[in-house]
Amino acid sequence: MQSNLSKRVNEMLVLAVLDDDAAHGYQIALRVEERTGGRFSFQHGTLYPILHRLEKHGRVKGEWDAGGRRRKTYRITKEGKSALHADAASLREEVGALFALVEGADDVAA
Amino acid sequence: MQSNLSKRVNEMLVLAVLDDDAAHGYQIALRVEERTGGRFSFQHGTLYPILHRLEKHGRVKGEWDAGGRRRKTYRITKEGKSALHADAASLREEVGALFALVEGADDVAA
DNA sequence: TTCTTTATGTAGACTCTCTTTATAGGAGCG
DNA sequence: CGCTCCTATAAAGAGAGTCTACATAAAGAA
Repeated sequence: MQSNLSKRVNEMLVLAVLDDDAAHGYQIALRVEERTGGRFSFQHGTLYPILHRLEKHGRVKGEWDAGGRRRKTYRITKEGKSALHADAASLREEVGALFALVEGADDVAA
Repeated sequence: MQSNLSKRVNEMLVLAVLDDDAAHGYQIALRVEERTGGRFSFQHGTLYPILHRLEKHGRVKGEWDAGGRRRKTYRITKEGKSALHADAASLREEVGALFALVEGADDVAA
């Protein structure tokens, strides 16, 4: 295919959660799971690389909390917001095309 | 995440095309591209491994054509059809959950 | 206080899939 | 015959997720 779907979906999930409210990595994982009814989830060795990638691309920004607690709060950036909406739009088109193909197959049989 | 999305989508694309009509590998690639308006496509070194995987799992069946022409015609099996419908249903749920999360984020802000 | 559990974050090895590239041969055309 | 499409396979390389181990702090148990 073209660009890795799973990757884009994973990034969208993280951005969507952060678009609602800032959170620590750990909280992000919990929220994604809660708010998708368990349909999506992250292994904890998977989430952090995604966050770092997003940060490198300027879509989120992480800052160490004050206090020895060694944890970062991530926020979505302006860029992250527009990327999220753009990605959602193109994903919508793609799944639309996919489902059209699946449905148009042996039923419609044009 | 759980099971590789891209992989499932790729397999669905192939099955959907075959659900309409049997085809050679090469034709499958062309049809996917045509019928999704170019939104999905396969590199030719990518398609064949997918076909072999599908065949190993009994979702498609490939047979060498008669005549020295060295090409295989692939057909979807009964199992392939049900797998396609099941995959489409669960994918529909998943993207539904994803888009709900994306939209419910800073607009709805429940 | 000390032990244990829970919350957090990082790093590395392993695996899976896609991509790229090379190989191969029949078919049709000039 | 030689060239260029079709058509299929395989193998090497890269990117991303998974699994596992490591590290540390706060909070609660003993």
